[in-house]
Amino acid sequence: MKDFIRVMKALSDPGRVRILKMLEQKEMCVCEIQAVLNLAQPTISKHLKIMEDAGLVERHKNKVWVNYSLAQGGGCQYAAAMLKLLPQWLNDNPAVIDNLRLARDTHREDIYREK
Amino acid sequence: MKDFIRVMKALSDPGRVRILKMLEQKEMCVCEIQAVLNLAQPTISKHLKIMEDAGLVERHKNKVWVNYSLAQGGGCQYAAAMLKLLPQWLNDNPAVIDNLRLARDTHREDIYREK
DNA sequence: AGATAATATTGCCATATAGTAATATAAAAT
DNA sequence: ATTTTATATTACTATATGGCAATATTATCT
Repeated sequence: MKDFIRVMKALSDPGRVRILKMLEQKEMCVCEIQAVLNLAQPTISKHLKIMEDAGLVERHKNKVWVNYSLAQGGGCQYAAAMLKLLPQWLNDNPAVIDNLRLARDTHREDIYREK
Repeated sequence: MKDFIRVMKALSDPGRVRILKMLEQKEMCVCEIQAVLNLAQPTISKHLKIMEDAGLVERHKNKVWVNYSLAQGGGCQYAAAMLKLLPQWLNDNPAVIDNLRLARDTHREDIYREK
């Protein structure tokens, strides 16, 4: 039950769902996700941790970056089932469409951070 | 997106999920659910309202009682999809098993309420 | 009409959650 | 070694959520 609840809670926030929809398209690092969603960096990290704990996403370190992608191995049956359904859902949502387009044009090398 | 989030939130509470698992077995009125889950009556009513708003359950008044059952018509695609998955899940969960057995033996006529 | 019974609503409290700024950590680059 | 860059963690605040007692509503039965 705990695993199930953890997955449902992870999917209960629009920001997290939008991250998942972007990861359907390509794997992304934290700073790329941040550039698209326009939230503070700790907020993104926290969201990603919640989804990793739920078995929805995977981390892969590469040099300075941490790449996140949709979880592959069936670590959690509930997460796996939801990841199978999500690609059919929310594809006509304006915010999602907008994020996907923006994500396509966002590359880590081009992200300029002031301060 | 709002509809999707509403369904995920509705499924993010163990009490509500246990109600859904019981409704897989048979439709139940509020007082029967309350007798099984051992929560205050307003708590049950609130949970049911959240699930009704999400399109997971349906209300049918019958005399004094309000019978709740799993939603039939495809009011919400997300709710419908989850209701299709849930019967395969959590069937070996001790609390769920216990609730199901108790629900089978609980009948509205036999419920005794003090005060 | 008045009493009773099932359910819904309201008001309140304790905890959980999402967000941020500030700081810590880790890995390159100089 | 020091600086820089990306990410994680901590500490905090505001809002959301789950629980209950008390009350309102609705329908049935005398």
